[in-house]
Amino acid sequence: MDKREIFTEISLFKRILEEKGLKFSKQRKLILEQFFIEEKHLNVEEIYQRLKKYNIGLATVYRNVKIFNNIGLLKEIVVDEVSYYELKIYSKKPLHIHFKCISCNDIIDVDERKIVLEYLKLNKDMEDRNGFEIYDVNIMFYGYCQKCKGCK
Amino acid sequence: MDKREIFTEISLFKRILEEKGLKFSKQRKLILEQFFIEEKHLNVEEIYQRLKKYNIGLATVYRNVKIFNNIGLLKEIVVDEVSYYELKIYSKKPLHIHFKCISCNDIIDVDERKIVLEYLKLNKDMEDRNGFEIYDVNIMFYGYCQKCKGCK
DNA sequence: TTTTTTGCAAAGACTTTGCATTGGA
DNA sequence: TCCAATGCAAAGTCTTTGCAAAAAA
Repeated sequence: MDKREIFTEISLFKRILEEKGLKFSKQRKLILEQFFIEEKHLNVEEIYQRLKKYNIGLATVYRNVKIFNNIGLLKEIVVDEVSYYELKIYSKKPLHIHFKCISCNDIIDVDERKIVLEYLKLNKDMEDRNGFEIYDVNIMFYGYCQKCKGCK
Repeated sequence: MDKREIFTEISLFKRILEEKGLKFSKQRKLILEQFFIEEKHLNVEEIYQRLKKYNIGLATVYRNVKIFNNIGLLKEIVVDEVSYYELKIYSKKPLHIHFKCISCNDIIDVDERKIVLEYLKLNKDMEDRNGFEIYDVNIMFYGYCQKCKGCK
């Protein structure tokens, strides 16, 4: 995503905040930008480490990721007891499958049509066999990513 | 599981603890028994609530579920940022699929051969398409269980 | 008796909240 | 200007740790 596109997205977020009566503060802009600088899942600590040089308070990060999650700008995923956040615009999928590398700790989104189809069958089986009514699912794979596979 | 069988299992746990040089204290016995009284997933708080009448300390529960997890008597699963434990003897399956009811909060083990087969296909796809090497997977379904489906 | 385990209380880690001050529209 | 948002510090949670006393073997 180039600088112009990021600018467009950030402007959109500004509008969304303003529609909710929320202000587009310097700190909120900085937090949201982090998700464009590196398109990955970030937790509060990671965001804070990147922004503390701007004198941002840790409580501000906690407060705002929670707000952004509530108004649907970010989506929270919990992995190993830690909350990570990702841009909601990247998570408009029928379900969420994540992969966490046990070497580099990166969390990767899995987004393959065929895998989603396999999953749908799994879901239907679950409902039929157990009498459940399923609303959401969370699939987490753990292992080595392509990058780390060679040098473990 | 009747009383005689529970007695046999508990005796086995006593032996396992003794082999590791650990003592079979009254508190450890009580904690392990809870998993037989109700064959479900328990978190530290739930165990403590059941046992505080025996004057057991919360720290003792924390310490021991951790020990039992390390020596393989219990298996830890993390759901919504809370650690639950279950007897390892009930978790000797090729993979772990859980279902959490959003009404009664019960966590149910899913253990259907056909679902496991679907999963294995999913796993292979993941490795082939993304170049991952998968070691573990965690699948959590959320929805209404059969019991709660009617009265939501 | 000897060593481990316990309960308690204190200390840590992480997150939220209260409040005076600052800042955005 | 006016109200929302911020940084800070204090207060909550939840979990771990230190230690003297108690309990296993």
